[in-house]
Amino acid sequence: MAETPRMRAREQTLQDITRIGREQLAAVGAAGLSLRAVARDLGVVSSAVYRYVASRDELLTLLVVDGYNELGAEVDEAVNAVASEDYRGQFLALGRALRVWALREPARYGLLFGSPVPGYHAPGEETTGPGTRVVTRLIAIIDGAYRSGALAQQQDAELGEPLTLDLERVRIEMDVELSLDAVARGTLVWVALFGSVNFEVFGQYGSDTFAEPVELFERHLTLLAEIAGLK
Amino acid sequence: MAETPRMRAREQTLQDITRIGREQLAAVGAAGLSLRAVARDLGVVSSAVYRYVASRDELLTLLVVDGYNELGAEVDEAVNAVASEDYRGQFLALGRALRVWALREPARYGLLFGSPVPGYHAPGEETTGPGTRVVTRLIAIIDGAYRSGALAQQQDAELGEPLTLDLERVRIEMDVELSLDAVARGTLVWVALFGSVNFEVFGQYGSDTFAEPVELFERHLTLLAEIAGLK
DNA sequence: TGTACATCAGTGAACGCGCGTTCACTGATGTAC
DNA sequence: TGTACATCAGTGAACGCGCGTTCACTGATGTAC
Repeated sequence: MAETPRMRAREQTLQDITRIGREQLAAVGAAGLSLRAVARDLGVVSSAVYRYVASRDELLTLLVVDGYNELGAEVDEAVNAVASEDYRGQFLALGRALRVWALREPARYGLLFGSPVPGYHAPGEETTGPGTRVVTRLIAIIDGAYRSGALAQQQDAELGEPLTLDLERVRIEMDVELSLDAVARGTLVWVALFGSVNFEVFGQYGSDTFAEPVELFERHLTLLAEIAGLK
Repeated sequence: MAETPRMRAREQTLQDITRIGREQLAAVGAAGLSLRAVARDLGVVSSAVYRYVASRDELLTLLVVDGYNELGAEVDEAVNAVASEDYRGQFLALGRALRVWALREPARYGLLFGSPVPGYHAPGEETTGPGTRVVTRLIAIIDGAYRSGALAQQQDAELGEPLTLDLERVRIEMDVELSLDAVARGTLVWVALFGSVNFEVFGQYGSDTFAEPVELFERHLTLLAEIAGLK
């Protein structure tokens, strides 16, 4: 595993490409992302980029994985900073970290959670892992509360058979002890969290409706914690 | 107001352009939408389209307004079909109509509620009206329930001053009697509804997690009705 | 330590393609008298 | 009802632009003996 200059240079260039890709994303959006523009910013002829990525799609995949991982890391860090018995606090930290990242990186957030990029299909093998970090962590928080007896009692709804089967599978995959209805509630909290962030990041509240959107978001978070049963 | 053949032809062509624009949207996405492609499908030379729309941006605006209106009309129709005292039923109808439209028209849904189209800025004057039809209707349903005493009592949270001001403005603009906290809850229900639809339309649940996503959506709807206080 | 060969980053030209928009024009339709 | 003029839809060529990808190449870096 010799660490030759050439290898270091290659690593550096790959990082530069990702960085420039992120900038491009912010400037022209995912659909407008172009290898030639990346090459220009890199100060290199367009065909040279093909030494590093095999195609435009592969560059997109690189950026998708990069985005999921950065978001996942920031969310993890924020949650880890909260006392381990304070499940509600962990949930609030998760939500706030998500929002902060999304507002700081709207283009990357849009790449991950906005409308699909036409003509691009993310390769499942590479993206599903990083792509599920946030939801996995969210469910883990709720499950942690449940295991330690800190989850509010909820009257479980009767679920139809198809949904029961689906949720059963989720429960096994995520290795949680929660009731099926608590998992269903968890998914609502999850999509609602992203819905709230979506509206703010994509500017769908209207330009002058909420002067202080963070206040509204905090109220949403509080309500969502209640729905999840976190106290 | 003579109804000349020329005028009728013009009207027809404008409709054709909108229809072809919708098809383009579905095929290549908003960012890939091109006037030349529309001209090709219309069987006309590219410059001819400029007799009908002044620019690509104007075509996008046309499609945005068209989308909001079709969605708004379908939602209205679905809600109107429910008994006027059945507020919870009206809410469910609204949610289901939104989901059905979104799944049938994913590209148009993405144009309206997905990541912004790079380089395109919707002109406020034309789009805000149609763009608020769904949320206006949603809040009106909750307000209707409140006025007729059918809204579940909720303990209002204490809201900070900035949020109070924002919500006060919303309450006046929408001409409702609801408490400020009920309006805040309404916004959560609203963003959560779109969040749930987003995940399904944009395929973010993962390809094989939910075999019957409609069941999950129904559970979400039920929970959201509770949050709104509809019974 | 020195040499011969293999590997690899980057070049430059080319391929075929599509885009938005402008402009002078032709010929058909509409209107005023 | 007929004629002269104005309006308008659509043509075809052109502008300048950017894109993804391939390919034969040069020259520097790395490696095996």
